[in-house]
Amino acid sequence: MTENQPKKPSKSDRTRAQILEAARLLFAEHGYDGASIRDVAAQASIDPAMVIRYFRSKDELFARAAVVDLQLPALRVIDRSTIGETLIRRFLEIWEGAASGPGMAILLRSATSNEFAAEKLRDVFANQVRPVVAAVADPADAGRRAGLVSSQLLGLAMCRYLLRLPPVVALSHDEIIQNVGPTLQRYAVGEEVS
Amino acid sequence: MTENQPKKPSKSDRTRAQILEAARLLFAEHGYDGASIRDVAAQASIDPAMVIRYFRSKDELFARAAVVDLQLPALRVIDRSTIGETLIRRFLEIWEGAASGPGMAILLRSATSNEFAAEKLRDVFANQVRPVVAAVADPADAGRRAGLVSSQLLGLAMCRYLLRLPPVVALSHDEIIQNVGPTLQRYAVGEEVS
DNA sequence: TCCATTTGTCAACGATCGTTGACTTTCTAG
DNA sequence: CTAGAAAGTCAACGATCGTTGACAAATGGA
Repeated sequence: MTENQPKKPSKSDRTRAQILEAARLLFAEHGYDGASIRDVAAQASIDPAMVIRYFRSKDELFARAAVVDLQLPALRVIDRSTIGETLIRRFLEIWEGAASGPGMAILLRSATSNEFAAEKLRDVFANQVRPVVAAVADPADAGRRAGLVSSQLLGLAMCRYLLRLPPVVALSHDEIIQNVGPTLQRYAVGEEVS
Repeated sequence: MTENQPKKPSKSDRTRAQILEAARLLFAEHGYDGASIRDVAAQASIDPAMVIRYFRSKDELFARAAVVDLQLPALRVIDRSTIGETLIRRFLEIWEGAASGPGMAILLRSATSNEFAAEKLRDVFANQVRPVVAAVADPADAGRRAGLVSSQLLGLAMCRYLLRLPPVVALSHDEIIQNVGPTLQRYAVGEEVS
């Protein structure tokens, strides 16, 4: 009873999906504080009360909207020389590809002033970024290396997609790959670090 | 008449300074939306109405609080090999030195959800970062090079001071200089870029 | 000392927010 | 067809916010 119903394209499910899509769009664009429940409702052409009915609160709606699955490729020591390029290519796919949603934008947009979003972003780092780097690095250095990689990638995302610094927006994919790739390569598997 | 009075340590000026200091602290910590005028007033042990009296509105208070002067050293082509190290050392001074205020934290904390802060940050880039890089780079590449430098530095600031990713917080100054310095060096004056 | 300017206090305004409950409409199972 | 559940509408609540204006206290120059 009350099992996970596997198939059920009921009426309410579509409304629920509409609300979630509207929320993801507005949270990604304006952040947690900047997107009100009334805004989300308007974007979904629905009554504000419905948003609360389907998701219990704004916090819960945000938590549902801020789901991130980076699907980073498993790095192999074998392909040691192409690790940086692999990472930056996946980064561009996440941020500009049609398949990936605005999950990272949602988190990054709110992480500076919303502790829940910040914690969620630290979780993404610990559970999705760090393990991937750890697969090709000395376990003792994995945290620092993954941290350095993240600093470059989050900074690029900030400048290009959120802050929209004109020269960074103007960079072509090839320019990004050729310039940032080697940085990630060195951070992930190069010397130095400590 | 109504000239810029050069000396006047009047009573009100101290109150004004107290409010501004409280505002800078809270804006840096919680961002524009997260820091209310009532919070600022409480932090300054003053009535909320006074905040509006001394600064005309919250927007104007934020504008006064978000003043940034990076005081970046003039780079010289002569010292070509130490440019990256010079930049990252100045970065650490700005973010952790006692002299520099929390100006950058104020801007970065709010730039993701406040268009004024974002614009102000783009101004800092255009007027303070880009010219410094332009002094040692091909003018045609200066924007892109400065953009890449900024992506790394803003990302590091995000991870270390705002998001507080544990492995990035744990990095020592020397580790940061040794790892990030070469990245900035290559972005500022290395090959590639385009 | 007296008066005018400055400085500070207090209460309230209108707006917006998240959230709730009562109500009506629509859909569907028996 | 009909009763009951599901889905949607509407108005309002309490809270917080930026901001304002009326008023009291303090200050300082004549």
